[in-house]
Amino acid sequence: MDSAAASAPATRRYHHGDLRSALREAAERVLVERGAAEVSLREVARAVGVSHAAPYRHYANREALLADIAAGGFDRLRERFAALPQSPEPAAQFAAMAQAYVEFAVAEPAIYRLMLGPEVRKADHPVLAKAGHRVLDTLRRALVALGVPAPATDEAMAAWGFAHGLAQLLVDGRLEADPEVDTPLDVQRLVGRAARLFVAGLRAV
Amino acid sequence: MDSAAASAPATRRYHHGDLRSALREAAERVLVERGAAEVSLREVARAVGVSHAAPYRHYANREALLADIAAGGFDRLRERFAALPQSPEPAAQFAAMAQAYVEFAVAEPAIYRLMLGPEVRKADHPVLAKAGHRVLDTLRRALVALGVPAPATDEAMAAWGFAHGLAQLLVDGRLEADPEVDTPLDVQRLVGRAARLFVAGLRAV
DNA sequence: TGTACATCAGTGAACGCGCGTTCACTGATGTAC
DNA sequence: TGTACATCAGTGAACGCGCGTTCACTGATGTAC
Repeated sequence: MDSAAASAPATRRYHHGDLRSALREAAERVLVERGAAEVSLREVARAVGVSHAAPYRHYANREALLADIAAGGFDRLRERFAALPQSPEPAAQFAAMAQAYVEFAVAEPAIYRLMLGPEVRKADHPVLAKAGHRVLDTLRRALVALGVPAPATDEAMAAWGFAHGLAQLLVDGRLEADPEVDTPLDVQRLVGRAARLFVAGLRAV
Repeated sequence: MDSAAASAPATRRYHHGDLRSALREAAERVLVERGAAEVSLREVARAVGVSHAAPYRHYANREALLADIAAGGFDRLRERFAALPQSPEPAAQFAAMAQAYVEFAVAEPAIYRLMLGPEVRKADHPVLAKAGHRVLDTLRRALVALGVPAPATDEAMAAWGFAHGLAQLLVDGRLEADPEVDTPLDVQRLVGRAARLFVAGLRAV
């Protein structure tokens, strides 16, 4: 149960209590169901039961709301990384990270698209730019653990590219149902193989 | 010079002559300058000097116009592939394809995003679904040349993922100007290294 | 414990906008005879 | 060579819609004394 403020829309009070969160959650719901282009401040305000001008007390504009949601996505991605069991084997660790990354994208496609797509320009929202760099850093550290000499930037970019590419293709349904091969798409296997291939390549080059 | 019909907007005639192409080109201009979300049939019609209802003689709706543009993008990508010099060395051939792929994306970011993004749903436009499969096929063939046993589907997906990921990150400006490393981003080198890594990985696994 | 006051989260009207799509229509074109 | 006619690419009015953002405002809250 939430606090009475959040869970009792029947009790309409002049002050909402936590409008910012309520707006973000309602917007996220629209985002997930219908995509970022469909998120409008007016609809979100309506959903929360507040006048259409109220959101401007909490967000400078529409894009700021989207940026907030995207930042939340990056947080959840980092949580997934943090929750991974530490493997003594760096290659396994790397593969697990790749899996976690792609799983996140597949689990939250709309948010993933928002995080990395052009909808919210990272230049206007430093939080997002930082979040991106943090992803690169995490990868860089994992690669150093794999024996790649620091700073390993190109390799980290390649690693991100490979994970991001698979994630994006899956999220946008580009890899579903290849008609010429009858085996169904097994995401875990695909990412596992790709990660193994990547690590092997790192060591061979 | 074009035909008089196309190049002389001064001579207004009731029938445009090649309205479909004119619409597509005007739409592509908006797409490149301001993104897919900004493409509207009304504005495009205005730009071409035709009533806002006229486009409906040539496109069922807005999405059909976008799908047409995306299909053109896939055509140009295939042309780039076709124009590659045949290398006797399969690894070099693969690397050249990767370069061509990423170069295309960087050269035409807006069209690339449209081709592979969620804006135009491939389910509604079979041409696009086919185009995607063709990309996969091309990669599959290149991989078979590299000695990977057919059907090599997972590997082809991994290869596409890696190219698409780098392309997408570059296109969305996610890899620019990493502040912690002072070397500027060298796309050619990055893609070259990544391709080499991929091929080495293929052989090692 | 009570009062004055500052603060600020909400309201509702208004501005100004463009969009997609349909419809009955008319003007131009080309083809069959 | 000329005419009747079908075809179809355009027009312009209309429907119905929602949006982002600003503004002067009011109601609620909390704090200093």
